Amino acid sequence: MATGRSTQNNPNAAASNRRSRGRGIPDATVARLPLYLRALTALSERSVPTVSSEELAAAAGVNSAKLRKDFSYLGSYGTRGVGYDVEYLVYQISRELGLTQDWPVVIVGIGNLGHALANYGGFASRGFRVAALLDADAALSGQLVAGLPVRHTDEMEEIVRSERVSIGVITTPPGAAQQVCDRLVAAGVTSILNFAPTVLNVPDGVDVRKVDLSIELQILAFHEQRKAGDDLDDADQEVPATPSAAVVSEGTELEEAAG
Amino acid sequence: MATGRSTQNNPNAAASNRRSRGRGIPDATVARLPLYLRALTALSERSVPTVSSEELAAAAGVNSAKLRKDFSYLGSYGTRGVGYDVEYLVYQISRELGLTQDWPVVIVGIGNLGHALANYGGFASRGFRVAALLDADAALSGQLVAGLPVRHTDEMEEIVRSERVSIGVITTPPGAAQQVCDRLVAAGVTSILNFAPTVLNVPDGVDVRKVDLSIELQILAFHEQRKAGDDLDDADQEVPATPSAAVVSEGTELEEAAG
DNA sequence: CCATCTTTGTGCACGCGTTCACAAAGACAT
DNA sequence: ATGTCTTTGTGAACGCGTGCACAAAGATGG
Ligand SMILES: NC(=O)c1ccc[n+]([C@@H]2O[C@H](COP(=O)([O-])OP(=O)(O)OC[C@H]3O[C@@H](n4cnc5c(N)ncnc54)[C@H](O)[C@@H]3O)[C@@H](O)[C@H]2O)c1
Ligand SMILES: NC(=O)c1ccc[n+]([C@@H]2O[C@H](COP(=O)([O-])OP(=O)(O)OC[C@H]3O[C@@H](n4cnc5c(N)ncnc54)[C@H](O)[C@@H]3O)[C@@H](O)[C@H]2O)c1
Repeated sequence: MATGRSTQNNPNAAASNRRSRGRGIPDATVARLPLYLRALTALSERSVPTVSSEELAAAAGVNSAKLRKDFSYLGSYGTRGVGYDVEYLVYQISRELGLTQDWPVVIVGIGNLGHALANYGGFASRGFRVAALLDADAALSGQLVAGLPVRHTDEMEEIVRSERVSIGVITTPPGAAQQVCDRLVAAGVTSILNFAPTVLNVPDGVDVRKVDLSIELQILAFHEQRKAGDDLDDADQEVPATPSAAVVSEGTELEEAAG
Repeated sequence: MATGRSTQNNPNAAASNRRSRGRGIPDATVARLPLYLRALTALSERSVPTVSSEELAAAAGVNSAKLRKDFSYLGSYGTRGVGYDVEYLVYQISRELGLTQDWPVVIVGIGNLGHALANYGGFASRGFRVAALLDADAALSGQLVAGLPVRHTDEMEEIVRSERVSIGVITTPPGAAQQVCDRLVAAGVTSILNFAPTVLNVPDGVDVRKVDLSIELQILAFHEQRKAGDDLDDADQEVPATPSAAVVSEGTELEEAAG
């Protein structure tokens, strides 16, 4: 059964292959490294030479024991009684995350969101470089966005290959996301950041992470509702038992091109 | 360790009150409910009356046992031998997530990203309504964005109170995020969606979720690098002259030849 | 060199989340 | 009613992540 394409399982995880688990750094740790790196970079810019796990943990918003354990996976780069060398840690984490090299990225779907991402400075700051902006709308072709010309998706395969792009960002409407994803993967992309509210199916070996604004808001709404309910300290949480309720119209913009 | 302000601890979690009163739905389940809801809505629009856990799980990209267990927390709404009633589930999940009511939202910082979010249709679709767009730049005041006038942050407190806004979205530069957050919270906002790469400190009872593009990319880069490393080396691993000792711990070396 | 003080690195226990596997429940046919 | 077939709901095992608590390591001072 589950032999062809793997659907994204984990919370937001990539194709966490069980096999290549050499000195495997736990996923949870990997997800926090960028957080540490950001805090360390700020310290570095203030020329702070060393930092204790307690201080750094506070800056990153995590538990200090967790931070120390995280760092222990990278090897032991601290000095007892002193703390961690800021510059050295910045280097080690950058290296571990692969930020010491250049990562060409393509953004597909230059609408509202694609525009914003293209203009986002935080991209280039770390090793990420926007190799191309792609859109299926021919009317956009050639138009400059953040100094880069929008190119037609016809050129996708050529660009991915020639620029050695391994990371693709999808900001198309949901109905086009799977198709765009398939083309990116076929062209050689092996990591995808998906902003469309779509479950992407990809072959093994391809990592997908998704950013879903709508889900985040709904989770907040849940907690918000719970807080409100706790305040009132209700007693009636009974189910109305009205199956046919109209409920939220939702208006999903699905164009669902079927499988 | 004072009990003053709580820094965001969990992966991306809100103030997860441990006292799971009444029916405590696990955080992991809550995070998946929107996923199910989306798949169910699509089915609903195609007038599909019932769906099995297997089908729905496939559509949502999760394990079917997990889905069944998730639903079991909501109560048992399935029929054995048949599956789940789509309309009924849509209603139950919407209700559980609090989407049957209206959630006014303010967006603070109407730059590139704020613009995109304001124009995002997916907002209004589910119970979320943009109550106001706020920016500190007076030059933007009055300007129409997505049909709404941008208003100055001076009006924040008044708007939050009069519109009963409980959810705030922060899309300001990182340097302003904490300050904006403080003002939102003081005005009465108890849930914050933060797009700025900043660790926000909030009082207990306030939920913060963050969306961090940069972190997502760095996580992808990590896996990308690992993939590249795995491809390159057949025999020896990549570890380049790490001075510290070998971190031998477990013995389960599952190295697949499979090359 | 010894004493003291700071901070790391980690063993350990605990709780959450995931997944398997299966009995029970119900639909449906005869 | 009875049997068969499908699918749910969940008990139980397991693995991962977290955080406490502490011994070891090293700095610093006398
Ligand atoms: N705007 C937001 O704030 C926001 C927030 C969360 C999620 N999203 C999601 O992000 C995606 C983009 O949102 P948006 O507001 O930018 O939409 P948009 O309509 O403004 O832009 C979509 C762009 O994709 C292009 N496109 C369509 N089909 C394509 C294809 N097959 N190949 C390449 N390009 C194609 C369109 O020409 C358009 O330029 C949507 O899936 C949306 O649900 C957007
Ligand atoms: N653009 C992206 O794609 C992107 C991606 C990831 C993260 N981010 C983050 O999102 C945030 C916004 O990004 P952007 O590209 O839209 O930036 P931007 O500079 O285009 O917009 C920022 C807006 O915030 C306003 N602002 C500044 N200080 C304010 C204050 N104190 N109160 C209210 N408004 C204030 C500014 O006037 C401006 O309009 C940044 O923190 C950025 O790091 C952006």
